[in-house]
Amino acid sequence: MSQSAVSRTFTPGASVSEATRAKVLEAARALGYSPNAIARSLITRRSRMIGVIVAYLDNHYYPLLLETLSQRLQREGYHTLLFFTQTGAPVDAVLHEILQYQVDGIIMFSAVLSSDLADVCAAQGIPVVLFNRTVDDAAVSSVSSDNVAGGRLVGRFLAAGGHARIAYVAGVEDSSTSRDRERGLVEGLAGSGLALHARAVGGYTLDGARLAALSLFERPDPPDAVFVASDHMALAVLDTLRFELRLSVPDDVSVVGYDAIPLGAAPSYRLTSVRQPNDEMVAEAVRLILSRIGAGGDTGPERVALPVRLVVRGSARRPATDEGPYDTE
Amino acid sequence: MSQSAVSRTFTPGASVSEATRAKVLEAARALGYSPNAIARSLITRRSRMIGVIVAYLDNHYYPLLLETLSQRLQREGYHTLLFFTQTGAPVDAVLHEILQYQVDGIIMFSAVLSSDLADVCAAQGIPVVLFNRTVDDAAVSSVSSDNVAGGRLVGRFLAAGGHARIAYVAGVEDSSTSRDRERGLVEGLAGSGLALHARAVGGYTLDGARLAALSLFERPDPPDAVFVASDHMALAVLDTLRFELRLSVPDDVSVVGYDAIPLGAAPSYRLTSVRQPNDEMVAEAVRLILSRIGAGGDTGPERVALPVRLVVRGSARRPATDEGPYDTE
DNA sequence: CTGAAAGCGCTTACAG
DNA sequence: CTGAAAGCGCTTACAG
Repeated sequence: MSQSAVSRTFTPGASVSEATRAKVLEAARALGYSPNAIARSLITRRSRMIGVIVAYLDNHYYPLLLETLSQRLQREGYHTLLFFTQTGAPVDAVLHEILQYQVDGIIMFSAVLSSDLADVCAAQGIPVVLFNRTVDDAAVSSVSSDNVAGGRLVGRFLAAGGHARIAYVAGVEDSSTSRDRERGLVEGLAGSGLALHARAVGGYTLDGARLAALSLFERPDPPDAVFVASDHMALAVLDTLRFELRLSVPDDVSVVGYDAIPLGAAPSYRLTSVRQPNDEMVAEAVRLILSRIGAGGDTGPERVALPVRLVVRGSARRPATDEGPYDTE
Repeated sequence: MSQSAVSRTFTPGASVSEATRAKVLEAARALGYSPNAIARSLITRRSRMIGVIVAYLDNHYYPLLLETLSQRLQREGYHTLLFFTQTGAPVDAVLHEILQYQVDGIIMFSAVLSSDLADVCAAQGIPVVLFNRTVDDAAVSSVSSDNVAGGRLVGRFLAAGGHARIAYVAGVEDSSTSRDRERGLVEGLAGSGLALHARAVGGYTLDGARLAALSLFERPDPPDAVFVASDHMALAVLDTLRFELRLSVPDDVSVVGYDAIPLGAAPSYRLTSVRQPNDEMVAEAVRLILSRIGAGGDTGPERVALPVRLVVRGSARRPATDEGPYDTE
């Protein structure tokens, strides 16, 4: 049997007769042979690896998404080469390592890409998709939820619930996600003639969120509702309010988060939150990256923002008349 | 400049003069050149990729470990090729894909490897290290905590705390981790003349844990303490006891978990738990895999079991006299 | 359908 | 220190 015959039996759709195919397979089994994907990558110039860069894996929102993404990719015949970014650190170093491995594309989970780096990827024809984050200046594709609409939903919900002093706990100031959610909140409040009462920055960490909550409530006119940029932080805010500040939730103060992580549904928290369509977002990210790989980089950037729903649980006082579109759990 | 010159400037420790080295670097910068790791892998027969297989990423214990592992690997010049296993599903399919990518080694997070598969890896000279799990029959290296000692610690602690009816919520029956923790518990209780009062299986899931708790407490003689095989499940058990069964913790019943996940420290839970030395465990896993890669597979399997500490918080009634070695938080 | 040959981008003896 | 040459394990026109 020739090398070509072997190659063809392992290439779906190649022209081999059943006879040689069977012979090759038989020999492969006997010898424990399986094709070398590295050598294949070299000649096809397709590694079938996607570089995935993740920040904030301690945020419970991401692990499941990463798993979904990885499995979806695998189903499409792609594999995940995983990298972590220190929160806020530049992705430069990591990006160059990824590029050396000839990944076919890059998906970034809530990590930021400078436009320089975006250019590097573009020059190499490597498509990049941002997940749960967008960039204004660079021509990069992204998929996120409609964060402004989500914030607006919360603003309207809290206003309708009769809250008067509504505060926001931001994630990181330069995070598009946090900014958009805040902008939506402000817009939602404006519809009822309210302005944002106070704000603090939680930096997407538990400790940061605790400190942010503390700072919000040491003012003479503390908030009667807090919208927190992520559930991860909202859990810490909730605990701080209840156990450190001895406040009653939602009687003294309402708390609303974003992401609808499974733990928010736990009886201990019952967190009202904005739910992103996680599976659809992952599916979109995969679709975007694969279509761009196929097109060889000549497809323009595309920004996908999927609709969200408000999940109403017990951590926030509810409007007298529910006017939806809310999901009550 | 020759191809060799270029290769040598990018090979640390190769013999190039400063002059040519500078010239190559300059040209590389101008052309945007960087070495092709795939081609290098083919010739050196070292991909510098480690296949990492993860099960149970929804258990909050794992994401941080995965991050630590990946970063440690990266610092050593290795990269993480990530794969997920459906809980309980065979790793077969996934393993063959990993092998095709010519990974230099495989680390499995709480996933089980059949001895057949272990043989396949051994035959190809690919070292495998199991993390947070061990296998009896196969000659595979593993790193875990001393789960028996951990269980024993809990058994003694609960017995000393005056509990009389102590139950265990297992993870998955064939998980070495769960089995060892249970065995330790039984031994620890035996020291005080107690036997295990009841047991149920939680399957390492939130829902499974809830059901397990419910089943334990519908008996006529419900437990006065529950040791749960993982914090992930313990959180669900705690919530079920408090909010569904209206029990007071720790007055009516004590709960102890294992893993000491960050969230267990939250004021809402204050979970007493067994803490594994996470960073050391990761460091050991990396050490094991790298040493085996270097040795070309002729090093025998090694099993590392690191010592644990009991972290005492509010979810379990404490002995009148603390006799350590406990950490009180 | 099948095989021989070229070539993907590297590293590494080898000779100078 | 340096370059020419061979070769890692594949895929893919090309000719038959």
